Amino acid sequence: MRAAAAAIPRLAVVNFRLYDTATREVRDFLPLEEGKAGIYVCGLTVQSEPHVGHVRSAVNFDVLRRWLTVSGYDVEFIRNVTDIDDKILLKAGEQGRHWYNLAYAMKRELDKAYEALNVAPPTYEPGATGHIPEMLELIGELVARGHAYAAEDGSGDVYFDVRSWPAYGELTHQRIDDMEAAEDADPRGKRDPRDFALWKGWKKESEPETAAWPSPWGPGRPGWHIECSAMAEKYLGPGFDIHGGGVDLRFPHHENEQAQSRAAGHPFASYWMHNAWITTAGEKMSKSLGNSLLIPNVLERVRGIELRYYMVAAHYRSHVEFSYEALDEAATAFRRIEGFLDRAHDDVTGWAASLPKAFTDAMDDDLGTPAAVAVLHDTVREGNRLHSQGPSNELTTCFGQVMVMLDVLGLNPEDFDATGGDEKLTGVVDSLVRGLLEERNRARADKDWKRADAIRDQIKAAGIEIEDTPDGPKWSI
RNA sequence: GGUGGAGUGGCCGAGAGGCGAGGCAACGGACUGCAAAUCCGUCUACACGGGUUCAAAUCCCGUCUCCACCUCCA
Repeated sequence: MRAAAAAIPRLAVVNFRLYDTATREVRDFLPLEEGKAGIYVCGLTVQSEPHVGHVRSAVNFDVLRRWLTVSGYDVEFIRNVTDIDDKILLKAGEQGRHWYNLAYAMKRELDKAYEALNVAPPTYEPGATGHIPEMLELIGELVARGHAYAAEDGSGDVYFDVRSWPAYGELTHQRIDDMEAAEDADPRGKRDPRDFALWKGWKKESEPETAAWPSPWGPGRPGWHIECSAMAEKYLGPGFDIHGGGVDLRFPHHENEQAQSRAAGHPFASYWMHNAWITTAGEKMSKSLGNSLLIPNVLERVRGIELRYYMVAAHYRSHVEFSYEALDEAATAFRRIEGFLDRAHDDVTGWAASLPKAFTDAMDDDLGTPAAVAVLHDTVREGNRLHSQGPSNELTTCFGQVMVMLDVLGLNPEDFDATGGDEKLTGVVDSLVRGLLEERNRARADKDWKRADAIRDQIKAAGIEIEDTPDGPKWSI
């Protein structure tokens, strides 16, 4: 048991700045409504098991949410799930299962990964299939305004007319005429090859009936982009503060979302945040699926909290080249922090929640987690130094700061501890180890170093570390 | 072709004109029976070539290399 956690403080002064992909600069965060922040993040298309790359986005925006909350905002955090799309239908077909069964099963895998990484559930997690009416309404609005049209080939598709929206390309600073039109693009009744689907007509011969919904343009299913526009606006309103996702989504996904929503007369997102990739062997991870980087596999090597530390220690806009060596190193670094908490908590009671200024400055500067982590380590070092001098108010302050910093980063060990049945087990192990340690102490008292070291090696071989302290030996797994 | 991003010490990874983030590893010291842990200290940097400046990893010009996106990959 650690010292009881005090409530995380809410900072009075708000000074948050973030890099806005749309304007390409770090800007002051000015919410539409004072004291409130509406965030929409593109979640995953649940078509396969999540890998390390997938969860980086979730971890990043979880940190954003925590920081804004600590900074005093009421955060409305929406992260969607795309539970129908081409790939889901394709993979389900290959596996001979219903598309909704595949999507649901993968959604549960994703939830497990989020939980293992202490990614808090969003305020709400809308799924695409539950919001068809909202999407149809938005599509209807676009058709009425002359920004969308039903395909002339009778396919039942409805497309967004990019030529009708002069601002198209503004998010990613591209001109339509410079864009490379896909060479093998099937025109499918498009007016311009860059027009994208808002609604996809049902292909009876290849798609199950369960994957089609009625619409004014015939049965079909929504396009990817319209989902997010419709769901973001349903839960956050026509204008909201921050829209996030991975860099790859900037184009076409986010460009299209913004075009749709603004063409429909809605202001949409004020800020755009995009996290960089985690690659492996220089390749993006989506191509490496099937290798060992699926979350459950990685968690055989390190704990969830260590994996989260690994991600948080790099800036979210920096590309990370994943390696097990670096991951192990991160795990070692994190254990240093835990070591401080473990050895200090007995000497600390009733700590107050506070944060070092250098930490808040770092976080306010576009979520500068690397610098924030450096402050965390500095505080741990100072805490260790103080601890060796016995209990003190300064030690208590350090302990509290470390706890709150960890909380902000989602790295509070208490959030990860799987307790319950384990406590029993811990008790059993404790009595066994304690017996061995007493035997070792007797050997040490007799200066029988050989025997004492043999016992220590034996315990270590079982995966338990011994730390000799002035108060006697302590053990940890 | 278009739009962006990046090359930092043995390794990971920040910073963005002067005061050497932090971690891992290594080495020296303290502590220890010896270790481990912890603390103190030390070492190795800014892709290349020019330029601006009192001062450049940071600004400018050029070169090389790598990466991402360009219609449903976080």
